[in-house]
Amino acid sequence: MAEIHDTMADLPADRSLGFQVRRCHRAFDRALNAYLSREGLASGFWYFLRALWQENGATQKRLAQLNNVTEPTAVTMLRAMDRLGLIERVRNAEDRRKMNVFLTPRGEALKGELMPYAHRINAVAAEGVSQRDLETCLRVLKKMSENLAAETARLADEPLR
Amino acid sequence: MAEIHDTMADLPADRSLGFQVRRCHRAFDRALNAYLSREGLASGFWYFLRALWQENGATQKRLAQLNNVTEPTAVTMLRAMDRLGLIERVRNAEDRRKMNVFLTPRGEALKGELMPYAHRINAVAAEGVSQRDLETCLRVLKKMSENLAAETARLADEPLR
DNA sequence: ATAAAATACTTAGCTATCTAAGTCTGATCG
DNA sequence: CGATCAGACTTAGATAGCTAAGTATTTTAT
Repeated sequence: MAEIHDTMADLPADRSLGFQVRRCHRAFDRALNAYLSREGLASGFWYFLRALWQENGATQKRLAQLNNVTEPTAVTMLRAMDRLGLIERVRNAEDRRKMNVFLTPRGEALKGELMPYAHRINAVAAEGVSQRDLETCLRVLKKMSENLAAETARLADEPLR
Repeated sequence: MAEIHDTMADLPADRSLGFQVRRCHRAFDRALNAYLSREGLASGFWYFLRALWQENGATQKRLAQLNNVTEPTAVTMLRAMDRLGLIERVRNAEDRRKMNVFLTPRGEALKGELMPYAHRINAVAAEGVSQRDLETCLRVLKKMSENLAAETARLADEPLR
C-alpha cells in the first residue's frame, strides 16, 4: 500500500526534487555570474575553461561531453572564447573532421584568477552543512542525473505511444 | 589545519557541488521537455502552471517569486501562455499597477494531463535512492540555495572592492 | 497638496541552451 | 574502386533566462 500513491496529488515545490534542483542551479549560476562579471567574463566560459585546464587540446565533442552540453552549444561558446583570445582551435591533421582546442596564455592565466572563486562559491554553498550530508547530496545528485538521462533516452526511442 | 585548504587546487567536476547541481538540473529539464513536447508545450510553462494551480489569480510579481525567476522572465512566459489561451491576465481594479493572472478552463484542465508526468519524473529520478537520502538531499539543496542567495546579495551591495 | 520615492509591470537587448538539418571527412563493404 | 554509412563540426532558428532602463500608478513625506 505504501508504494501506491495518487498521481494526481499536488507536488508542492517545497517537496519536489526537480524544483529544488532547478532553484539551486540558478542560485549557483547567479553567484558565479556575480564573480565572473567583475572580470568581464560570462559564466558560460567557466565550464569550458575548467575542462581545458584539465584536458588541454581536447576536441570540441569531448568538451561538450565533459560539460553535459550539446555540440552546437559548445561551438557557440568556443567561438566566443576564441574571439576573446582565451583559446585557439586547430584542425586536427590526422583526422580533419576534428578540431582540437588549446588554451592561450591568457586562458591559462585565468585559472589563477578564477579557481579561488570556484572554491569560495562551493564553500559558501556548503556552509552549515555537515561533510556527511554533502557527500550524500553529491551521491544522490549523480544518481538522479543518471536515472533521468536513461529515462530521456528511453523516451526518445519509444514510438511515441 | 583541516580547515585550511588550497584555493588554487583543482576542483574536479566530480566533486563539485555546483557542477553536479547543474548537470542534474539539465537532466530534469530534458526529461520534462521530453514529456511536454508530446503535448505541444514548452517546459517553461510548467512552473507557472503549477504555481497557478496552487494560487490562481496571483500577480505576476508573486508568480516570479514563487518560481525564482526575474519579472521580465515571467512577463515573457506569461504573455506566451496568454497567447496560447492557457491563462488570462486582468488589471487589478484596486491597484492598477498589478496584473492578476487566472487560469482558463484549458489551463485548469492541463493539471490532469501534466501532474502524472511530474510524479513520474520525480519517481524515476529517485529510483534506487533511500527515502532518507532523498530527504537529506532536499534539505541540503534548500540550504545551499539560501546560502548562495545571501552571498549574491552581499556581492551586489559590496562596493566592488 | 505636491514632489519624491517606491512598486508593478514592460521593453530592449544579451547569453546560454536546445533540436533539426547541413557540410565535410573518414570508414566500411560489395 | 566507389557507394554508402558514420562521425565531427557547423548553421539556423527557437526557448528561457538575465540585466538595465522605461512607464504608469500608488505611497510617503514635506
